[in-house]
Amino acid sequence: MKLTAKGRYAVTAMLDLAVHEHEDPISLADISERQGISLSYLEQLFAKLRRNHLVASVRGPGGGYRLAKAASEICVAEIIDSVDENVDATRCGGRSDCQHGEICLTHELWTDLSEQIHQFLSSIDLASIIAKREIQQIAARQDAMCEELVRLPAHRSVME
Amino acid sequence: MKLTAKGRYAVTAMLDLAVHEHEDPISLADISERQGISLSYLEQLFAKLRRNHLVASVRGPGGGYRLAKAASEICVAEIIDSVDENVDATRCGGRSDCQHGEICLTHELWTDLSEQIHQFLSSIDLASIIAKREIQQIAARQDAMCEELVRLPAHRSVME
DNA sequence: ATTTACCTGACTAAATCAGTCGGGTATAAT
DNA sequence: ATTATACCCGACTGATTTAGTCAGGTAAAT
Repeated sequence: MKLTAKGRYAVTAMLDLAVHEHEDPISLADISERQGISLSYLEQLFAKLRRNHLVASVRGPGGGYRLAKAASEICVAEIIDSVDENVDATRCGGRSDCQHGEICLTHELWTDLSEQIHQFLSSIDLASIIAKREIQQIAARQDAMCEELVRLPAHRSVME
Repeated sequence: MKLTAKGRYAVTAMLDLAVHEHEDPISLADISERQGISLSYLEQLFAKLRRNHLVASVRGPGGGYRLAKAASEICVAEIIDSVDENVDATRCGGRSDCQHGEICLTHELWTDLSEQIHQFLSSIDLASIIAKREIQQIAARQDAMCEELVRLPAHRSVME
């Protein structure tokens, strides 16, 4: 498990795909423009996402990518693992052949933690991220409307 | 927030420190040997950990490092942030001056997620990691003892 | 004094990141 | 059939980061 800009790009791109789920296939050119990620770089990322069956491609004009499963079936951990080529690289590969017995105590402590992080990221799917934000936007809109009604005649700065 | 081997080294070293909390100050040489991390590299990491007030140093012979706070007061997120020099680098630094309005939708979606991960790692402190493992070890030992009692006369392979 | 062990900064090979470039191939539209 | 679209693929690259090394400090205990 690794958490870098690479994974962030992948998650962002997948979120873009999820948001536009009910349109025609989404071209990488669209995502590139909307999210400010270079087209060629997106192609690299999507090659990996496709190999891991997170997206499906439609070739030819009007083609592009779609989510391979429902947004609610795709978790963040999957996306990050797909593009990050998870090599794990625990120095004593499972065999725990370190110097003393104690070493593998903290060694395993870390792998436990690592597993926890992974499980956490597995518990977040694309649909719920979007839902959460939509709710926030609705709430924000409602707040704005309430304020509009309650407000005393125009004394507010735009910058506030 | 970034999750790399560097942060893993730092967390492992801090765990080592926490496990030996009630001894004399722990020298980096000890940690180096126990955890298989090079001494000079540990010095780099601990310089940062010290600047962030996670450890305190004792100089001279018999010196070393101690946790600057109780193990229960030190969370994983702190450790990783200390050594990773968190640069954040969101491309439109807060001002959300991206092309269309839609961009900052998924942009903020990601920062939300990032914040969630950070909060999660903030909820895990050194003491609880150690406690968890100790409990597991006790459980494992108890299991082994039970099996010992129930077992039929010697038919088990050592490799099992 | 000497040894221990922290402290600091400069340096480095190797890996990874983020991205480019050039050429494919499948397909829809004309 | 041609052409344009947009996926597909591999090689390449500059910049940065990793994971270290090396050389030389400084504080303190014996």
